[in-house]
Amino acid sequence: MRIATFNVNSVNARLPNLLEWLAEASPDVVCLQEIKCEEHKFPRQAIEDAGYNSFIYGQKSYNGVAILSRLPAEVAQVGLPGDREDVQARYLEVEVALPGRAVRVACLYCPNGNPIGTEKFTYKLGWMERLQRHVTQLLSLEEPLVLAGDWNIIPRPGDCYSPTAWMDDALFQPESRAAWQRLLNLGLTDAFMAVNGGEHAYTFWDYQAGAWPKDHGIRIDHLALSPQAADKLAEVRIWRAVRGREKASDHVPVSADFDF
DNA sequence: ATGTCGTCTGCTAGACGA
Repeated sequence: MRIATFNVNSVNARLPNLLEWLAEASPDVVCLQEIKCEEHKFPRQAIEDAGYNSFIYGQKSYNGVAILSRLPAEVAQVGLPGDREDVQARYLEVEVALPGRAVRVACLYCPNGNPIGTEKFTYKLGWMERLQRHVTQLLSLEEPLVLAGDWNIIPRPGDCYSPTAWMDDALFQPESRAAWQRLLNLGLTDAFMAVNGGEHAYTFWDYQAGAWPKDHGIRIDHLALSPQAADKLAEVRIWRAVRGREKASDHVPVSADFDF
């Protein structure tokens, strides 16, 4: 089973790229971030024609997440518990039915948090705290769980081309990295690190300043696995070539293959 | 070299978020 995450930076602007990659990678479940539209504007039919059910938590203009699944699935959670009424659409969780068992897949789009020293950074840290509480609950279920998304956190210095260039950025603040580490300390596994662990394996390159041709990227798209999922992990792939295509997103897909 | 992209409002350009 292949589960993937892909920040598309507008699902409608990126539809040809998305369909091309779905055909190429043939994932079973895909977590999309920054779909940037409400549910009624989501290209459900085109994605259904490609063989996928869509589960959508949309929002006008900004944010918005969706989960695509070739297998039957049911929505388990829309938004994080504790989110206020006027919440930003950043979290969606489904239960995917497999023959004889279920896999829980959460699609998340963590707040960017820039600039630091503002309420945006406070919001980022608060959101991560709510996520921590929710994941603590989920882990008590002792089932396969995959948390896949754009975490907007650079875990290690080796996950960016130049640590000093990111020193004042919310994505590389000690508080942000500590929030990621606290999640892992609950017993989660960073899928990429478990099977690879190499330096300078990036998932995002800014549109600006020639970041892609200069390979000035960062690794911020992650799949975090419960022990029951980590035990079945076989391979992780960063679909780097997707970034070089016409009208590319600034992120590329990351997929994890499981023996279930 | 802040050198880009997508969306929205609503002065078809500028603000905003990333």
